[in-house]
Parts: sequence; C-alpha cells; structure tokens
Amino acid sequence: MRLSRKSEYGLRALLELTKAYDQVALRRSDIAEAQHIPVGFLETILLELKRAGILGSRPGVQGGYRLIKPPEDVSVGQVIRILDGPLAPIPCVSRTAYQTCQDCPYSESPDCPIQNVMFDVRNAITGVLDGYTLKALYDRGRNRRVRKSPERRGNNALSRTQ
Amino acid sequence: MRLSRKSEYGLRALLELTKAYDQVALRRSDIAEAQHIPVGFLETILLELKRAGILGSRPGVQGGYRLIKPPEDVSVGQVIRILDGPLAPIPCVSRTAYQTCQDCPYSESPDCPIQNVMFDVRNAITGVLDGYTLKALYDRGRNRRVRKSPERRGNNALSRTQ
DNA sequence: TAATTCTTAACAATTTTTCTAAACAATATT
DNA sequence: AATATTGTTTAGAAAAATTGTTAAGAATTA
Repeated sequence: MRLSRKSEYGLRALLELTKAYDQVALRRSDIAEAQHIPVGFLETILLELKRAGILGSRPGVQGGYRLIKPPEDVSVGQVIRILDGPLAPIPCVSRTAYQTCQDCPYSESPDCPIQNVMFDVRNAITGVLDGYTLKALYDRGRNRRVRKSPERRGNNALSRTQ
Repeated sequence: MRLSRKSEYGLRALLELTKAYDQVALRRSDIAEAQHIPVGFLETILLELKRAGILGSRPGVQGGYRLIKPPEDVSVGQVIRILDGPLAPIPCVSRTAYQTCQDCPYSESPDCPIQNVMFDVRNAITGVLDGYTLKALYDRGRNRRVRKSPERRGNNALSRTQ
C-alpha cells in the first residue's frame, strides 16, 4: 500500500510549481534542488505530467516548466494515477483500469470476498485523493506553517503519528 | 497502492481456514488447490501467519493448519500488516512503523503537505481494513452468493466497477 | 518403523522501481 | 547566423522488491 517515490517526487515538484503558478517558469534543476530530487528522474516525471496536460514547458533562457492548469483544478488523485497508475488495490475494483482476475477462484462468481473489501478500500482512498487539490495541498501546508492559534500546535500530523 | 499477491493469497487461505474453523485442519496442499496458490509460496505465508499467532499447525496424518483465533477477532488489516508491513502510504504517517523522512525538505517543519494528505489516506485505509474481520469477509461473500433479493443483483461490486 | 505433514533457510527468477547517459531539438539572446 | 540555455527522447542499467522454488530436516501419528 505504499506511495512510490515517483509520485512523491511528482507531488513535491508540483508543490513548487503551484507556488510559482502564473508567475515564473521553473527549471528542472531549480525544482530538483529545492526538493532534493535526482534531476534525471525528475525529468521523466515532469515529462509524464506534461504529456498528461498538467504542465507546459519551454526550452531556452527564461524557459522551464509551469503549471498550465489552475491548482484548484488538479487533484492529488489525478497526479498519482498519471505517475503510478490506478489507485485501486487490485485491478478488479478499478474504475479507471478494470481487469478481471485470472487465477481467483471467485472470478466467475458475482461475489468475491476480497473484491468486496478492496472495493471499500478503493472508495476510501479515492474519496480522499480525488477531493484533494494541489491548491489545498499547497495552502494547507502554508497555512499551518503560519499557525494562527498556538494551542493547535500539539495537534499537527507529526505528533499525532508518533 | 497495490495489494501484494502475498497478502491476497494470505487472505484467500484464511478464507478457507475460516470455513473450516473449529472443524478440521487443512493441509497446505488442500488450501493451495482450493485457492489456486503456488504451494511453496503458500508455505511461507502460512508460516508467517503462524508466527504471528493467528494459525496453529501440526505435522503428520490428520495434521495441517487451523485458525487458532476466532474469525471475528482477526481483522483484514492485521493480516495485511503481518504479510506486507505497514498500511501507511509513507513511513512518516505510520502508527505501527513510524519513521522520519530523510530527504524531504519539510522533514524539519511541523507541517509537510504530503504528510497531511497521506495521513488522511492512512486513516481512510485503516478505517476500512481494521474494521473488517475474517468473519465479515467470509460471511459477506457467502451471504451475497445466496442473494435474497433478486433486484439487488445489478448492484454487486463487479458491475459497479466496470 | 514408516508414512505423512509441517519447518527452515537459502536462494533464484522475475518484475518493478529508481535512476543515468547521451544524443538531440527548440528557444532566446546577441 | 551563432551561441548558450534549456527541454526531449530513448535506451538501458542498477538496485530493490516481489514472487516464487528447492532441499534437507524435524515432528506427529499409525
């Protein structure tokens, strides 16, 4: 159930591009440096996002990559699907990439127990990720860092998870 | 975000063992045949579940594996954690296996945007999997196959996902 | 004792993930 | 037009994880 490095890098890159949205283009080397991402790997990631219509780019001086969709119109779910493929834990519960199971003894039956649970898991995951936009991702991190009410400090994600 | 083969096999094996609960022990070859699982791989899976205290076993004639916990006391989440490790998409939001990120530029900050989303995802996943027991898994598949009301037929998981 | 079945550890094949290299193409500046 | 800058593309290599396999051994029952 792990998020790949690729998707994590992709989201971190998009965070930088969201910050620069409507302002400047960022060179892959800028992004790589800011986010500690191997520049060669980042390259392939940015290109996939470009082909998917999320990024635009231009070579040359003052060139680089930029977000060509409003950050509030791109969901985290979209991004992960582009970079990692379907969000569903198993192909037989995927909306976007459905596939029947071959070796599953329940594959002929209308009710596979595993399929039933994983269907719920898929909905739980997409429920979160498809409702979460790049703008929300960026703002949430930013607002929290500003931290208006001090008593909220102990309630951040990190302390909750340790 | 994929469920491993290992966990899928493990759950399918446990489904067989739930069916036989309090009745007979099942040989690994029986389980392998019933569920189309490579017997050698199944072996390593069953042993992990045994070490975790979920299964018991006995060699010899009439021997085999059996569930030693009531099916209503074992959650699908537990099983996947045993076989695949933590459910969290990234280590920094894991309750059971927390780890700080090394290369993340936000790792010193109390508010990492990625961590925030993935924290929600983790809760969504564990919310489903930790609340789903082997008994529920077994019964739900079984009840559905019986299918009391015919008009529900079009509403099964498979047709929903295509 | 003999047949049956689980036990253990090592390791091998395959696939996926992660990353690199190098030649090339486009753009802007001069 | 020349040059420097930056993205583009393809191929593939290194590393890690996944998915199995093998074989010798130990426990249990008949």
